[in-house]
Amino acid sequence: MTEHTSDSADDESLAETFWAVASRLRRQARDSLAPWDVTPSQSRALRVLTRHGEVRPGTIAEHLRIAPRSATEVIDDLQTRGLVERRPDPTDRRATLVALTEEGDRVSTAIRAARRAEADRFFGHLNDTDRAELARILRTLLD
Amino acid sequence: MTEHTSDSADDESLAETFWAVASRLRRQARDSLAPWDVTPSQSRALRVLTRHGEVRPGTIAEHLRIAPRSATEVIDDLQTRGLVERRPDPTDRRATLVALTEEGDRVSTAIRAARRAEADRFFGHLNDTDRAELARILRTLLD
DNA sequence: AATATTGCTGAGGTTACCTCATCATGAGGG
DNA sequence: CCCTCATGATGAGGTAACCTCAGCAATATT
Repeated sequence: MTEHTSDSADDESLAETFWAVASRLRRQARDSLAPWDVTPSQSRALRVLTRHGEVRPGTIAEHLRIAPRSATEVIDDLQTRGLVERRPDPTDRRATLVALTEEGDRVSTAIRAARRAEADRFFGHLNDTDRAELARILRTLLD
Repeated sequence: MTEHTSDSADDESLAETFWAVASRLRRQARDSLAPWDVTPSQSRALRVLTRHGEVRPGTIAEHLRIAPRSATEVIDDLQTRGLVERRPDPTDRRATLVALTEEGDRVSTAIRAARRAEADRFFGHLNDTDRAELARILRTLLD
């Protein structure tokens, strides 16, 4: 039963190759997150907090592109892990502000560094020219 | 690690740009699947069947990289939609063979055509040289 | 034979989302 | 002012797409 275990990538070529690369990148990303026992969503939320400082759940939802109710859940999880804390918004008593704890800040920074290292390693297999070309071509696709 | 407060993609640049492209491609793929009311997993299963003819659930599981039990579910769904049928494997009475129905074959082909058209449109924004370059660079990343 | 392995599926769990309803608060109009 | 409507967060409950584990046949191994 040793047929190929994956779909070969030479058929609808470009799209398939692209997805093959994506799947590797995703796997690497997941592995690089493992030491902190944090899901991708949680990591993205941490990142929003590092970037924007304390924000409301709704804002996090926007950045993660999920429903506000779902952001509540992500924040709950981060809070039980002690990485964020909720405090009342002094300017609006309906609202809550979510902020990184000291530990959360530490973890967020560490994750960011790990992700960067992982990306560097991954794309480091390319020479400088190819890396620049890839960046340019991908950006072209975003118009 | 310059502290920009923007959401632009010039920060962990390459990886982020890559994911931005991936997310567009995924969205397009999802949309192009919509007319048939078929999930991505189902579509991949249909594709395995078109490629390999009738196969066992276990084989489909391998190709989709999911647990055998989960393949059972995908097949169940396709079967209730009348796109595949199960029949006993004449060479092993434990086993089941999954085969496309006529309708399933029709749908599978149509989906494949739509996906190809969508990919052509997506990558068609590139000129021939860039498309070839992209393919080459991506393939380089797969070693 | 006896034992282990394989192929499928029932039962039930998990994760990461979702919608809808609720409740408090805030904002604007008469 | 007060009334109505909008907004922020969350409880309750649902769903899709996975998972593991157990169990039953049937096959393969010794």
